[in-house]
Amino acid sequence: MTRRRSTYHHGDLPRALRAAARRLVAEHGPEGFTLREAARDVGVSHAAAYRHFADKRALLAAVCEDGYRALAATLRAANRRRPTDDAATRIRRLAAAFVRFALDDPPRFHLMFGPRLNLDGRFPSLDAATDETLAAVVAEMEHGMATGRLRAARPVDLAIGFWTMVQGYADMVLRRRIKVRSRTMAMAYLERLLAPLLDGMQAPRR
Amino acid sequence: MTRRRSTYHHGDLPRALRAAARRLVAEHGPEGFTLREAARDVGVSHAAAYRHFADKRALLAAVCEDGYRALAATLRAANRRRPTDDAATRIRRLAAAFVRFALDDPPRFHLMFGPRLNLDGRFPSLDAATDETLAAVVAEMEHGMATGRLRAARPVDLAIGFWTMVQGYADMVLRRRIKVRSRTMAMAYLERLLAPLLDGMQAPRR
DNA sequence: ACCTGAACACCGTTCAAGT
DNA sequence: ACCTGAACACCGTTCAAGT
Repeated sequence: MTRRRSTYHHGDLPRALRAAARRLVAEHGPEGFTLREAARDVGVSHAAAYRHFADKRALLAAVCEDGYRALAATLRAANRRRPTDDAATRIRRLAAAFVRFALDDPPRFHLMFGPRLNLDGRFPSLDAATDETLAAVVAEMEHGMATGRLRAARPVDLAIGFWTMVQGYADMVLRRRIKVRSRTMAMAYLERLLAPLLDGMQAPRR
Repeated sequence: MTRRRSTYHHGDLPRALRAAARRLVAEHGPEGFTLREAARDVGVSHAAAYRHFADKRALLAAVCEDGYRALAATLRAANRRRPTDDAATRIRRLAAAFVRFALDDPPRFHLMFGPRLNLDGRFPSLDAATDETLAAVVAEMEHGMATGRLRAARPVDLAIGFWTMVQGYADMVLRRRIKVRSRTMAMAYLERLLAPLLDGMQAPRR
């Protein structure tokens, strides 16, 4: 199980630890993740990790940051394949992309949206990645308001409202607080729950 | 710091451990909670706890269950003081009560809505308490539909949609993912985010 | 019946010492 | 400059032994 290295020097230990951490979080969840196991996986003493990461949290923050960048990219791509100006459709796709991202790697999702790793501002690039993700949602709302399909409101408020609902839904489904029997059903039920919010977000029909 | 007992027998150790656990979760959060510290607080060896709780999770489940019962009571009381039949008002109050509950004891809220303690169904009474809480929200939706103010939908779907949004909001605020400078602002912003959902939940005006 | 003490197999973190 | 080994202060859990 444990890979051993005969060479003294490691190729790129920080990168290797990051990759191991991502894998182990996916395997055991953020709670079950262990710095020592990551080091073992890479074939290095656990003390070695401290040369490259200040502590366990710093390593998790790196994994978390990668997650946010991936999510931002996913959200930006949600409406690229079949562009449309219909705000409701665009937002539905955004929501679907978000929930699919969560379902694809639940532990990573929980790492990203669970206890803040950065409450003390130690990892500025993590906050930057989070902001990038939110920005993708805000951009969508601005687009919807520009084409006149969304109600007059601050785009950031609509974005946060959407974000709140969709993050809440993903969380409830992953934790099986909302019971769905399959991924397909998870997506279908998302549509149903989202419907009232979407209606309320749209400009009154003239 | 550590209370010591000279008597061999303890009055009601299970109850004392539960109380200590609730206090310690509030102090250090669910992550920082330790079975050993709870035992120390009560003045008993840590092994003694295993006479009354199968493991650490069982003790946390007890605290969690108390939390759900308290939340259910809070939600049921939300519209008792100034009864009304206006569905939007009632639901806004429900949301406010929920978020206030979260703000009053963030660690307990995270214990309740974080990693499921009962994924394997070991604690049936915990699930019962959760159901009781959801039932309070469903009852509210049924009331709103009976008086004709809510759109035609399955009450449980409206309830879960509401629940999802409000739980998501509380979580984002507690984790400072949504930045508000005070409790008052947290409540005000809740109203703002809820507005589109509430609009969408209401029956079209005739 | 209920509790203690000691033990086991783990953690995260630190630090002198090695190459 | 980078890594190891050993140590420290903790965990959760188990179990023989005590009262």
